[in-house]
Amino acid sequence: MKDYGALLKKYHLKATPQRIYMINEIEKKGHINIDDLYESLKKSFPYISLATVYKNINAMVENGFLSEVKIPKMKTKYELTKNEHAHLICTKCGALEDIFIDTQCIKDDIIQKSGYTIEKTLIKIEGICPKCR
Amino acid sequence: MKDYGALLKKYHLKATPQRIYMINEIEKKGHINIDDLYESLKKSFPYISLATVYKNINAMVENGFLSEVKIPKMKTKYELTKNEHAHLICTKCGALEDIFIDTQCIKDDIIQKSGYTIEKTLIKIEGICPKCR
DNA sequence: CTGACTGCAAACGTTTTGCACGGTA
DNA sequence: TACCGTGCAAAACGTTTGCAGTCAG
Repeated sequence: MKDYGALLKKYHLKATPQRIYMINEIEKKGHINIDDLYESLKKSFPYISLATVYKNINAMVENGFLSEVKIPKMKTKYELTKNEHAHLICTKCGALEDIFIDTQCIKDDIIQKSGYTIEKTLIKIEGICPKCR
Repeated sequence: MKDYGALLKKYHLKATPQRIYMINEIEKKGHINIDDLYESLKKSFPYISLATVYKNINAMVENGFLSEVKIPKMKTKYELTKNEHAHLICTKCGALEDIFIDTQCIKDDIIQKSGYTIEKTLIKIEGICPKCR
């Protein structure tokens, strides 16, 4: 568990207890949606407002502290921003996990075929996890 | 321009003029969002309801006739379901285009590292198109 | 002390629903 | 003729905004 208070300050965000809790919760769960985060926050902050959760999530996404993960047929989840990685989604149990893979092979293909300059690669894989099979 | 009336019937959907027009419009534009589709439909069906557009889109997505394309910071677009392909998005002009690439190289990597059975691969590439560069 | 953050309530845009009528098969 | 699809209006849903009070720096 890192010192997220200091980290927030570097991003010019005030280190409120609500924000520290949010970040710790996101780190703990890996990926979380707004509603689950809100429910979890209520345990420590019974009067917290859903608007506060949205405002903080948006503030942290805007400055790159958090990243959005949009998954087909699921509510948008959030994760701490980390090195580029793909997302594996189990269509049976709904599990979402990160997987770090080398994408150079498809990037080369895309550059050659399209002439685009690549900035970002977003990869989602739907399948069945080993437990569900 | 194919006979989409017959095709709809195969999917157990009635071939109404509104639906035929929708499909032709989606085929023509390649990708379109609900609002643009609604505006376009009004030219031929001045009294069409936005609810009808949603109902038809949902019906056609549910049985696989259409596919959703969710793009970061853009409204969800829809396309006719076709062979698996990646989406290229120009972050300057907002252009969205299909690109057919070989994804076997990353699939092998994922299977080996995760043990998942892969059902579907969703790839989005953000970058700058040749025109904008 | 000051601006940023919080909680609350209201507003907002998008999508869905219920219903009566009309059109397709 | 029997449903399915349409258009309309209202409801539901997720998210954002404005404001007054509070807290972190």
